Amino acid sequence: MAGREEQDEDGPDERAADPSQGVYGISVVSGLLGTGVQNLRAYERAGLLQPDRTAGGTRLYSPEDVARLRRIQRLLTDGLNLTGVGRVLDLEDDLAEARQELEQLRDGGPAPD
DNA sequence: TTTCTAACA
DNA sequence: TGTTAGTA
Repeated sequence: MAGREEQDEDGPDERAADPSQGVYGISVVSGLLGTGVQNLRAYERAGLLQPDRTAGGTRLYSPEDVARLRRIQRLLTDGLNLTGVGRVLDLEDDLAEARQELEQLRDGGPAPD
């Protein structure tokens, strides 16, 4: 029955419910993206993302990191190089932040007369 | 698991 | 330049 939300915790459990918390190992992410672990490290070296690390130093990729990695591959296949990908990701991140600020201004911004 | 090096398209 | 492969 589906009465219990979490009966068995197989693999990455979402009990944390934190999309920014690293839960996937590099091998798991490499399988999800269909690429080698070496590429994932290359992306990190390029500064495209910084996955969390355990006390032992093992990389832990969060769902957000996986989504970002998918965008990275998308941009790479689009013809961009790692530098261009990092540029786009940085701009997109900045754009998301700007949109958040804009939303705040619209919601509870300075009441116009 | 990590890092590095080498080679290929 | 990016990816793959092998190695310690």
